Amino acid sequence: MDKNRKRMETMHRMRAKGLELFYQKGYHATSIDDILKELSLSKGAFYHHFKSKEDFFISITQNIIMQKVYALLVEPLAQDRSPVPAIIDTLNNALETAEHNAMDCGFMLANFLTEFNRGENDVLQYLKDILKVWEINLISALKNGKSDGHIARHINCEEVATYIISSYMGIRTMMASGNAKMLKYQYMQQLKAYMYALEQEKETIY
Amino acid sequence: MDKNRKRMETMHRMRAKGLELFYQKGYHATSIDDILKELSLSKGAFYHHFKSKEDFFISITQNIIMQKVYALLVEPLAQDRSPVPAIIDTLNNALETAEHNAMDCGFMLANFLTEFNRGENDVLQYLKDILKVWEINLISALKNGKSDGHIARHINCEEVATYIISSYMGIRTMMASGNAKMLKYQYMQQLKAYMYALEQEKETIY
DNA sequence: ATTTAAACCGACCACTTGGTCGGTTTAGTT
DNA sequence: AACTAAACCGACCAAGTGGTCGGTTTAAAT
Repeated sequence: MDKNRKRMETMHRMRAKGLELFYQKGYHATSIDDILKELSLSKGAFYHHFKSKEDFFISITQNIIMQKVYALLVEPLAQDRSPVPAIIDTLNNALETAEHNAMDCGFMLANFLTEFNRGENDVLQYLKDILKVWEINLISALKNGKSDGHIARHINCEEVATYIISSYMGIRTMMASGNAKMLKYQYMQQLKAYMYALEQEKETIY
Repeated sequence: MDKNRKRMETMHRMRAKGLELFYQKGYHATSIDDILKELSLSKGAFYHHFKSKEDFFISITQNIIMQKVYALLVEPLAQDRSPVPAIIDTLNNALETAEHNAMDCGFMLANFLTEFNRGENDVLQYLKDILKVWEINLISALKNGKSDGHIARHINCEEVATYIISSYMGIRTMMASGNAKMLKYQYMQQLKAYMYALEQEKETIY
């Protein structure tokens, strides 16, 4: 059964390098050969494991991006305290990762979403699904915060989730063109202001 | 001098159709031939007027996108009233345009920015410059609002401008993948909440 | 009417793309 | 050792790509 391990290993190497290059140069601007050259593998190997470039990308989406979004943006939301600091910390940490690592998958989502929005394409749905997972978990965290009295009752959690996601995707697009540090600071300051305004005012609890 | 008018006319037709297709399918995914076919023009005509595809795109950027961003996102900011409703109305109107017309240049900016962020490219700077114009005018409107007492003194206008732009670019990315109407509504509701919080509280003016 | 220079045509080029396929290597099974 | 099926190779292909260039049409100027 060593064959199977080899298979998995090779596929994983392809996916990892593929994501790296797709992220750097874009899906359309990255050729299969670009990826294969860096791995010293052949076209034959590639098409033995994946049926097409699109299939390959979907595989990356579901095997890597999905997990990273979960680890970076979804799981950190599940905390016992108020969702307000939880969300702030999560996004702050995600942007920190983005600033250094440059492989922030929350942003890749926006990135690839932009690229696949044009033209009919199966890939789009997979990307949208991942985004949906994030949205649902954000809404859920906010609603829990409401029951726990951390968030004011009149707040519409769905709206807030949409607003948070949109601002995050936008700031990442902007950060990619430089000035990341300052943009991140400015963004976080205003995100905090926005988020604090969601909190239950202490004097109106009773 | 009819030759010159013909020249301008042809170049304009190419630019208009070029922007339309670049927007629909992306820069890399749109070939010169795609554009020429729809205009019933030849390669020779194209390279007679523009020296390269990149030059052509820059020409579009400066001749069309720049003007549209100005008309849709910059000029509506200059109003005598508080910048808070001015900005809200501007973005609301821009998203309205986006929903029906689908040729919202504020979003194109984010769209093309994403595409040209990867790899060194002269185009990027032109796009960033246009974004900068919007940012500067936003900041200026906010600062005027501060002097006029519409906006609280402790507000950092640069931060607010960054936050507004990021959220707008993000929501447009999301709207492009469907559900535009609901997303727009959710976004506008929360944008309003955020913007109202910037206003000078009436009871603390004196 | 002739000249002149532009606007425009379209065949052509070198190169890259995603994808194919017949063959070779490699590693478990018997 | 012989067999089998996988993993893998790399030459090849058709369909584009951006860009060139010698030539033709068009229209203003003389």
